[in-house]
Amino acid sequence: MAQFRSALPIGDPSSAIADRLCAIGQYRSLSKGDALRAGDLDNLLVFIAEGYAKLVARTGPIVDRAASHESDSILAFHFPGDMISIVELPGGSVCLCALSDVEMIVFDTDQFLDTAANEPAIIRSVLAKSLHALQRSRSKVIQMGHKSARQRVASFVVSIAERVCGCTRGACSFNLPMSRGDIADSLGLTIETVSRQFTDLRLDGLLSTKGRSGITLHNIDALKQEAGP
Amino acid sequence: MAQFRSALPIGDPSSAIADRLCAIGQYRSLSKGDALRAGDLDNLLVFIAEGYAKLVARTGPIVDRAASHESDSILAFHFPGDMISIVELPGGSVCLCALSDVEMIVFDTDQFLDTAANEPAIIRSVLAKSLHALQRSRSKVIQMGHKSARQRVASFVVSIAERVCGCTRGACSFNLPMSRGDIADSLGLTIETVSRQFTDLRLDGLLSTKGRSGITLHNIDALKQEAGP
DNA sequence: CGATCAATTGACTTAGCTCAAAGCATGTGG
DNA sequence: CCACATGCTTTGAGCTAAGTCAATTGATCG
Repeated sequence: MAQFRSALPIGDPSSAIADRLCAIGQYRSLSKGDALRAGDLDNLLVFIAEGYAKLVARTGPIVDRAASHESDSILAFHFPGDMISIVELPGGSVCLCALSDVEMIVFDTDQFLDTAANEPAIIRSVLAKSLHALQRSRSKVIQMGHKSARQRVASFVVSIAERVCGCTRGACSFNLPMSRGDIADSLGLTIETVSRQFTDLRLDGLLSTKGRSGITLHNIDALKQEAGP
Repeated sequence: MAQFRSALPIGDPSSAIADRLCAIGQYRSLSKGDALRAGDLDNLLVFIAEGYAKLVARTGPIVDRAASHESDSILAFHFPGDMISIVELPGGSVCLCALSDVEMIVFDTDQFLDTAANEPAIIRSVLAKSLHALQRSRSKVIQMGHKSARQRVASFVVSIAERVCGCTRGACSFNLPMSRGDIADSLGLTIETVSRQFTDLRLDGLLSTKGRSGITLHNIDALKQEAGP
């Protein structure tokens, strides 16, 4: 557990509060394809130490395994260092599915906050992360409301480039950690439409793909143009 | 100012911390149609005391007045008691537009949190409200991603009924505080499509409308069925 | 009461979905 | 190390829900 403390929003990893939090946090690892469901606790706070995961809203019946169900929506993709709040949504459960092997620390939200109650810096960091999540979720709302398929895909690859390899301009190569189906769910499109948009962007010289997951963005600024306002 | 303290997440309105917060909070009122923009401060915390407002993401050029611009998306509607976090989004400013005359208290987020730093209850309440906003924003993402126009409109009227008059079942009448255009923007549809869905729901006996804003839901449970999972 | 702007309705267009088939990665077993 | 099987991914053809454009109706306010 100790080696994962860096994933927590704690200034000094050897402080007393760090010990107390580690005592109530549950270390979990998921193999690629496995899912973490809220289960008994309906309100979890998860810190990702290693790996990639998708936050999924299951609107249909709950299935054990992580396999993509057609009626799912992907609410967000998550990366190391991210904090994720998992709460039930009206009319559907939420779960975190591993896209790769994932290491994480899981808290019951209330228990975490009780323990950290007198540590303003920690609570505030959690608040900042939650406002940041809200901001990203709002961007998604705008995207889903007013953007075309091409704009969504362009904006998606730009945002993933930033999050997986820190690139915000010029060219860059990386591996997409998720399938076309995951991308489609997350953008509110179908697999076929996503695939067609990749093809079009490739024909327009904005990116290349290599195999299922390899991707090279040739000009991030041009892709941002395509992504629209 | 004192009479609006009840809008703040403060247990005891006459406590010292309440005084300190009131000292840094700015009381504002907006007339119907006016807008509050972040302006110099890029990170505001707003507590609505009275009235209805819409949180708008301006993706196009910034216009002074609140008049609906075609390229706007409405991120959320807000009601008395709501806390709203206004932060800039990548590629577009966010503002709060009054749907009716509105009374509110505005804080710079950092200043608020600094002042409340040693008041766990307050910070925690702010965190809870922000997680709740995240939850609503996620519901919206699901809605925009996978729901038909009819499902969106049905789900919209149900949620407004709950928020403006607390009704969650049976029948209920109220006035919609926003125009068809606002509803359309908020659901990622066009005015015409929203209007057609109201017509269809009326023909199906699920609701009636009276004038521009009057609405009666005849059977909230049936509307929830229409709204889908 | 009439002017004005919101809401509705209609006709037509289109982006993206659906269904269906073919092409490729990727991993497994010989 | 190569062949094959599996399941992603791409491509194609047609359809449909929702958008666009345009005209009409209706509400609201001076």
